[in-house]
Amino acid sequence: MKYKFENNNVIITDVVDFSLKDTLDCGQCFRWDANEEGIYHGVAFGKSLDIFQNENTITLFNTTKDDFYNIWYNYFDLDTDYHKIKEEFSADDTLKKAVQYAPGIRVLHQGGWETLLSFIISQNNNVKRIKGIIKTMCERYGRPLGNGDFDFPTAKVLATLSVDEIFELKCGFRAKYISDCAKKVDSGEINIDEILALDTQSAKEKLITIKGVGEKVADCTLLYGFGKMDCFPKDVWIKRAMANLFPEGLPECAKNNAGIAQQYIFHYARTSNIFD
DNA sequence: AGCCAGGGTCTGC
DNA sequence: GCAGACCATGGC
Repeated sequence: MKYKFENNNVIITDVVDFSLKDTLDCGQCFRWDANEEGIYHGVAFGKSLDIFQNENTITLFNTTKDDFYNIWYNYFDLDTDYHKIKEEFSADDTLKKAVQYAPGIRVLHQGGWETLLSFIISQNNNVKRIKGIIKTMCERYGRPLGNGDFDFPTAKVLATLSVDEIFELKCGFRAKYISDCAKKVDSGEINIDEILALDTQSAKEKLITIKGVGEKVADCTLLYGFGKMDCFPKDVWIKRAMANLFPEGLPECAKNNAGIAQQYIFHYARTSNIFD
């Protein structure tokens, strides 16, 4: 892939192993939406972005070279060689099918705090409503970016809210979990930077001390937020897929990048018709 | 209308 | 350790 910088746009040419649609619509993130023309709009790390893919070209609109290298390059995991990883995965015939179903999926790096809170909201919930709750929360409690967009709210702000105020976001029984999470992060009892430095198992044990965070939410947080590629979140779809497609367990060829394999399997199970 | 959603907690064996 | 009730809400 090659990168060009022109007129506040970043143009990626010779794009390989990257489908914007599959990556942003495969259920790992909740703040991106496409308009009628297929241009995706979203916010991450306090910056909003418009981004569009036309075959082997991806254009990031109205951004800077600095933001590209400081934020988006890592956000879209552009430093990782997915071609090599997919070749390894293809040693298993079933996993190969999942990869070929959506070969352009990449695992995003969304940041620990936002991912943690987002996946607390995700529990026993559907993607549409998860997005709606997060949108309302950002609009009500996030810093305005000046263009109608809002940053993801800080732990400090959410920690000042009562459970009743959080409940008004229509997040239901998760309000008390959001409150506990914000207070633990704000007080420093949970330190996002320290968790990043921990090994996966210790990090998971730390996250699970938050009310409403179990193994699955912790795994999602560590995978999509902290880039821990050895995590393998097991939701209802993955459990279904594993029982049917991989009764012997995850193939050996996927062990080094279990989290990436999980994303291919999840998307394949959820959006193909194999379980109809 | 009724089941389900990228689950977790709490209780009771 | 494992099963089951329960949790709020809205999508389909």
